[in-house]
Amino acid sequence: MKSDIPVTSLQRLPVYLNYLKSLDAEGYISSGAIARALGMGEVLVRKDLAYTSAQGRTRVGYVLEELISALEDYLGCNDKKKAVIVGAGELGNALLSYGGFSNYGIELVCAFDTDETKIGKTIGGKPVYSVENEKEEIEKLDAHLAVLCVPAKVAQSVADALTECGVNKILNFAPVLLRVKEGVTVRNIDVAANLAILSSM
Amino acid sequence: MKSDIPVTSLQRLPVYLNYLKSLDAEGYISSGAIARALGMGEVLVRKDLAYTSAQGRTRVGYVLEELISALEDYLGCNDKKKAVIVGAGELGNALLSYGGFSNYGIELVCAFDTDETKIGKTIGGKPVYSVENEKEEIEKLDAHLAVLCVPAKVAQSVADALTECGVNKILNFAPVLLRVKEGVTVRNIDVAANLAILSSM
DNA sequence: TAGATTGTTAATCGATTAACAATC
DNA sequence: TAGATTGTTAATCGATTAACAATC
Repeated sequence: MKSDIPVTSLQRLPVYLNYLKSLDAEGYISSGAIARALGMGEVLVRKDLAYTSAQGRTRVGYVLEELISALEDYLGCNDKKKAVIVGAGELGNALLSYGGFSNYGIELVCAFDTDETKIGKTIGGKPVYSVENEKEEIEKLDAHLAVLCVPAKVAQSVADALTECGVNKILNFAPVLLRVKEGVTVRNIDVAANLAILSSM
Repeated sequence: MKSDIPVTSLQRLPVYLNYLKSLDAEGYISSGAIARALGMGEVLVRKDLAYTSAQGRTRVGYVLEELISALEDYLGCNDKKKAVIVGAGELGNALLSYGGFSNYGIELVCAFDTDETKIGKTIGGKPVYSVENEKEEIEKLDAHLAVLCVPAKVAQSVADALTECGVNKILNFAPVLLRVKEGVTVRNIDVAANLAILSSM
């Protein structure tokens, strides 16, 4: 959607947003102050913020409240987006119970699993459905976001099924590189690999 | 440790490793074949692999087995490293039960929490200790890796305590930018932010 | 006014890609 | 030999940083 912004910049926007919200203050804040607090260059901060609708005032900086709004707007925190979880194992469980997605306008609406003992239950207030109803439910919900919390072996076939249902953004926790058709975006989070990378840094 | 390799390259090494292992084959593989499978440039693949001890044979490529070993060596999959989890909530739980860390030579040895009802229990075969024993246990274990699964509000103070115990690598799941002293490395995984980034891509 | 800050244009730096010699 | 592939050197591309004019 926002094809103009470098991914590196986009990735920093939530960092700014978290920091600014954590200040819990009012008034002005300068790019220099943000840069010092986050340990980065101030021009980079201004460049990043310039992708949003934020406008600084010369001599004083940005109005904190406006800046937060601009970041939230840009990141789509104000549009309601539905996401589904596939795989109601430990990780899926943890995500279903986590409240932080609402900050970004994302609602995890339900989960899908193959395990009979889980189907029909509720986790974190969200229903767990059978994968057999996946297509039906996703189309009914008109959800385009999915979080993959399934074992690596089945991740590709689950991803294929999801894209068939109209899902075009997949957050994948399985340690496999998914092949998806044109127009579908995948973002990977491999926790074990992250820990290994950290450990060899 | 490996200060010579660009972080971008380092981050791709686990991707190669996962792919090569998934082939479950023997014999030779060329950088071109890897590149095609993963959708990247073949020169980039060779450059990345060159940071490891891997050596290709002209005309045929790399010996699959050797290449896997070289990647594993470079990523330290063969040295045993101990990691602790702080925060035995849903997420900490999920990680304790996940087996994938052993592929990288990382062993999650225990968790710490403040919740009396969790302390003394075992999750995924790993004991949950009181944070009061944190220093004692971590020093006894000589662990230098920690995974932070605590709420954002306490993340900074928990990180401070950890570095006091000799932890110098922290994988942080809390949506806050941690300030740590020189010599300590932090890697952040903000799942909600990742989903928001994906959704605005 | 003097000083602080933004936003933009130019310079630098680093990572990716292209070109190609070396090898078997 | 001809052809395929590596590894390296040079060129390109993109992101970060530096410089600076504009503004209040």
